Amino acid sequence: MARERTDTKARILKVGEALFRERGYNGFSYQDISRPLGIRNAAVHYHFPSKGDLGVAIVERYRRLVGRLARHPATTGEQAVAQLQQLFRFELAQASSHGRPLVCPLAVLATDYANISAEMRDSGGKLVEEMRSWLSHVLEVGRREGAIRFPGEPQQKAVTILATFLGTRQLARLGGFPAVQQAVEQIAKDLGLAA
Amino acid sequence: MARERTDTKARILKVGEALFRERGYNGFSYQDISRPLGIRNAAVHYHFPSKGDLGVAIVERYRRLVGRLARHPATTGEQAVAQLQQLFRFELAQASSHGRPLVCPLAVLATDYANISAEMRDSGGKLVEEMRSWLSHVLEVGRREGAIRFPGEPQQKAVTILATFLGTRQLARLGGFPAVQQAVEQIAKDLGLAA
DNA sequence: AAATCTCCTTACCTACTGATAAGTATATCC
DNA sequence: GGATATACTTATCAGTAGGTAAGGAGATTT
Repeated sequence: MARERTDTKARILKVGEALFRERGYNGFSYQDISRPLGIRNAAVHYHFPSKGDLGVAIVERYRRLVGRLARHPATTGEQAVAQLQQLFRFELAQASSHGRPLVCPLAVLATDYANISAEMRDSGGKLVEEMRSWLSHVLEVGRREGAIRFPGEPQQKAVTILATFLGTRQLARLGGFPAVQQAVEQIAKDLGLAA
Repeated sequence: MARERTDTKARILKVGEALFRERGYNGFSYQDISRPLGIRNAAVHYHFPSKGDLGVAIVERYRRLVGRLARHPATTGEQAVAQLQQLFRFELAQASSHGRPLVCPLAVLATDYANISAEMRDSGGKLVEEMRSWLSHVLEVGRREGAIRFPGEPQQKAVTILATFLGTRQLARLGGFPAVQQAVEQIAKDLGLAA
């Protein structure tokens, strides 16, 4: 079982995800993956028979990453605030860890929605649902415990915040200003959190 | 000069914009435009020599559309609120006027940023800048006149709201809930506006 | 009426897309 | 040590991508 070079699949996924988020689902080809890895085109097909399979794997991978953020449900105001700040740090890291900020895979799925497989849509839908219910819970607990404040329903506020982050990483690409950082600060202020 | 069929260029643009926003820049081809219009592929190339030219025209067209929203600078609180509500209506209309909501061209530009021409990037950058300065001004006037309230700088709040709308139209595609409507309501509440 | 311009068509090109079949070297199992 | 599975390679494919050159029909100008 144990291989030396069986990290090929993992390396394909890594390069694939970068390309996916850098250029969109239709903006990269199997060649763009195989060439830098020094393997043949068909090797990629061996691990991911169709491009849709690769797409699903990329989204699922990101889903697991985000899932780690949302593992433990918050029960106190402190925990809620801590989780929010973890989300903020995550977004800031995502925006700055690479040269030009990579967009969220969800943004790619939404833009290319008309040409992706049902499985990819499904995977994206699940990711949205998980983030929404997690953030909604954090906001609800946080407000109940008096740690944050906002008007309206937690569900709606959660959707709004998620949308803000989704859009903010895109604005960051087009505009000449630190959109993510500005949005994080603004969201925190809107929630009554100190900077 | 006057032609009967010279609306061909306009029809190409119309179909092109729909495809652009439905499937992304790399998600449609010249064939997808020429076929439904009953013309040849090369006819599209006649009006838009390269795909980049078409892309720029699409973004510029949208830019003119949005520019009309932001024509008259607000000076009173009433005007500021009216312009905000105009923006809200615009977003709601954009989200519901078609079957599956079309994303903002800016979202497409951001996702496909790595494979678009410098001119398209430029056009997108200008659009962002125009919307940001307009919304920033509306927010500033509105708060100064006591019609709305929000913490922090108008610029940052403007960026956040723009990002929210950008992301919200994408969430609307992936999630099974009316994201745009929920976000509009939430933004209004956050600004202290009645529903 | 000849020349020109506009708006297209026919015909074609190269490059690349995602994808498959068949072969091969290496390791693992029995 | 023969069989089998894994992880690839080479070779090939039909389809489509964006793009171009040349030509033609019809209106406009001179």
